[in-house]
Amino acid sequence: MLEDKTKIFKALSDPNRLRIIKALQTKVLCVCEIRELLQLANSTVSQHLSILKEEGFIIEEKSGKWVNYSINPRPSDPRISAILSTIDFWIGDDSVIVSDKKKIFSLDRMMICC
Amino acid sequence: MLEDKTKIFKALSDPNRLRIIKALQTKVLCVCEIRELLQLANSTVSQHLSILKEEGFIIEEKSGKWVNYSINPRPSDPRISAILSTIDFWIGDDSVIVSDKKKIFSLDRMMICC
DNA sequence: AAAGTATTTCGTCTTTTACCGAAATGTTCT
DNA sequence: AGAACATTTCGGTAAAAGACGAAATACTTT
Repeated sequence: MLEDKTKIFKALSDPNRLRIIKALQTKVLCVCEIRELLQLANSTVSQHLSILKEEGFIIEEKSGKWVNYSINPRPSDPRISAILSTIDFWIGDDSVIVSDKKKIFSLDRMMICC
Repeated sequence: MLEDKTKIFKALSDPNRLRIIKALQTKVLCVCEIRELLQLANSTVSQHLSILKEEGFIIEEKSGKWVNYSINPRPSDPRISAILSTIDFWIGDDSVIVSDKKKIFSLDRMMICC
């Protein structure tokens, strides 16, 4: 189905999801760290993550009470690999991405998650 | 703005727009030929075309009472060039695309357009 | 100038998407 | 087992997207 082929583009059509991909290329993060970065509700972040996971961009790994999200190191779909390795070409050096990158290093899940 | 960077993906997020791009890679077409191919209302096709034109995927050339649409031969945005030259990688050989390709050659704007 | 045809614009409707807060789930720690 | 915390799922809302038909526009031809 052609409709299915559009899913990869739909996943990339949201600025917050692009920020998540770029953030995870910098560092493995849990949901609440991403929530802190994007300033969205927890449930909204979770929803974005499930879309990115469904498409194969990212993977999750449970670790205690946290769920760590990271870039999928071996996507089965070559289109996903292609996007992940050329993401900067597609989104350029956006100012939001740059400031996100700085902020990521100051995130401390012990402090953030109540 | 990061939001602007997503526009290219939004444009590619609709199956009908992907069909239009592939169709125009086969042949220059006018609005009513595309309407016939996609079986959509004229106004809907026009809307899709304006989105693709806005993003730089296609160009229009008025020719008498017709408006011919074709693939932009020299996109200013390298991302558009990249997509256009690798479109098959992204959407594969979908059955709809294949049948579209056959149908395109039988389209006759003189017959179609009342 | 008027009629005819191709296309675009406009108003409206329906579906989808992004978001939130609350409730439910799963895990850890006491 | 129960409290505490991270995350997901659920229900609902507002905005965006895709569709249509009718009206407006643009160009040709008579």
